[in-house]
Amino acid sequence: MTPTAGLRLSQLISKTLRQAPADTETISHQLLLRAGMIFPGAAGVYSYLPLGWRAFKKVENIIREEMDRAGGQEALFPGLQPLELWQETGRNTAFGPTMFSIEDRKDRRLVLGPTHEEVVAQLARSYVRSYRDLPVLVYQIQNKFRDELRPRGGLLRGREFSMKDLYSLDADEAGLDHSYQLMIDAYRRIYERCHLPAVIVEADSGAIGGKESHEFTSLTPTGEDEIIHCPSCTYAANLEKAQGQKGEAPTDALLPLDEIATPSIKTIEALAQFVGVPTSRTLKAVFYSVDGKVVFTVIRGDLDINEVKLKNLLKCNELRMATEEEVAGAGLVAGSASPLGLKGIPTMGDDSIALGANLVAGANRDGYHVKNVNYPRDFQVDTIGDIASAAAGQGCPRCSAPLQAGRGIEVGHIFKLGTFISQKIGAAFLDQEGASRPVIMGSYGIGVGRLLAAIVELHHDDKGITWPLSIAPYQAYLCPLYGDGSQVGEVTEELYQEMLKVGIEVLFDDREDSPGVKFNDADLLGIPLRLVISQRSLGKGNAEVKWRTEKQPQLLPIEGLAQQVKALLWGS
RNA sequence: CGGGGUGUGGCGCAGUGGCAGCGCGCAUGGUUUGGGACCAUGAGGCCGGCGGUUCAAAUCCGCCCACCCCGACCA
Repeated sequence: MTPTAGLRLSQLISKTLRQAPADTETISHQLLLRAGMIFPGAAGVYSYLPLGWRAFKKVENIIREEMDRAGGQEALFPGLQPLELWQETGRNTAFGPTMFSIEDRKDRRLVLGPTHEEVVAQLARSYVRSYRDLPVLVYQIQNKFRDELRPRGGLLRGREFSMKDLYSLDADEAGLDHSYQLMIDAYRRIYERCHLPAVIVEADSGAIGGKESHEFTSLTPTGEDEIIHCPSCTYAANLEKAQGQKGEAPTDALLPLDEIATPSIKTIEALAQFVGVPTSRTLKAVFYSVDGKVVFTVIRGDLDINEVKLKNLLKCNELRMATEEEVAGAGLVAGSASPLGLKGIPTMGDDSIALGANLVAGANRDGYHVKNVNYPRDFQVDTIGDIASAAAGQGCPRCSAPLQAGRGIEVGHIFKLGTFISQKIGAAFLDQEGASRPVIMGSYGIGVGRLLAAIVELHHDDKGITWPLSIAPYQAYLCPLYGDGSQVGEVTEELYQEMLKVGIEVLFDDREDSPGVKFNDADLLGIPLRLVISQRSLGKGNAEVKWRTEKQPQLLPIEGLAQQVKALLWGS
């Protein structure tokens, strides 16, 4: 006998909301709230109510099955971790205030785990002795805590959220590459089973650290991530990481410097227009406060600084735009700042400053600019590299076709960590030659709730959620329309038991409400298959069966309906 | 943290100094039952909090808090 997987709607703790709470914006946030699937606790913190929890568990189980299939071993690591563990790798400073930190009764500092690389490295330190112990894939599905700067979009970014995090331990780079590929394949299957199209993009590794990293992104116009992708080859990257061809090599003969008056010109656009050149013939200066010091950056005028790239190049913890006071305090003139004759301030240049000749730059004197500035003839920078944001229209770094920009939701992120954590934690093993070597790690995360929200973002219509069958909290919505003195009640009760018996997950709308109320709730809740039992069709021995995403119902005989419905569901 | 917004019954909202209201929902009774029915009668609010101004504050002033949205961060 299959365990009962039915629920009488009249007994459900949550109620549907006719209107979405006014202060919500994101569609998945609104629908999950309206459907009574989640309930807000604090900013970025939610309860999962019974229907939402069932959908959550379906996603979770798909992830679990695919991790197991890939050879992952499920475990559960502590959410509470001693701060000392984080001090061993120094990542407490990289995470900074994002980590929730508490004190126990003995004033010992603990953090609420934002991720678990340290814990796993500790495990490796204890258990991994020999190359024979490798490779290992170990994972957990557990709530993470991150005091995000700004939680948003309901389940899309919370401060407490469930994440599947798998860690690979390998003996060498080839092993890591293999583990990495296993995970890519597993992730692809997960998204497929969730009916969530996702593309893999190159990404920055951020606070997690490491050398190589990819994100899985579900492309949707409402997404929070900007993606740069090439329409003609497979290149795709997160904006933080994306590269675009900057074009325009210097061909002109270098002309002598020429200072010109540029009264009240403050922006690059105004300057270019005033001088009569494209913005790509100008130099733009931007100032940052980097760990408390002012840093001068210079980039070609048509490009924008990418702060993530800059931060990576500088290897700093805190980076923000410098304030006016800081700029003035460093002796710079905002609006006419110049790399020319600059001294005493660290300078960073985008490599685009070498592309193009005879550029217009500031004179570091209010109201003046200088023409025919050329790098490196007229100025130098301390560091030069790619610190520009790629943009649509630039050439693809692989095939030169014009790049396109799009938006997406990050639904997974994988990292080749290498050895920087294992080295610091002291997780080492003996190789075949008997030499001690640090374990090579990878880490692979999927936010379960975010995945659920992303599914709603992609699967809804104006009436509500349209869950894929694999995710829906229940497979069928049993909807009797109680007329007076009819058989509908009895027949439906019987059918309900029958459906449970054959193993269908059924939500039984046993409420005495009017048809409109019930139909609208059925649509809002997004249950894939709806069964209407009413006097109308019952008279001819039929019931109406309708897919959520289809307009027209089909009539099926009430006799043996449970089996028929099962066939429909299993066959789809 | 910077910028913007909102806090009045479960949800959506009105209420510019003088009795705290409306719609939906909820309860009871009745009539209804194929896309959010109708009538009647009810219940339900420390107007986010603290302080101030005033004879009188949801309303004016100050401080604080919470939540939402934009940015930096992230699964």
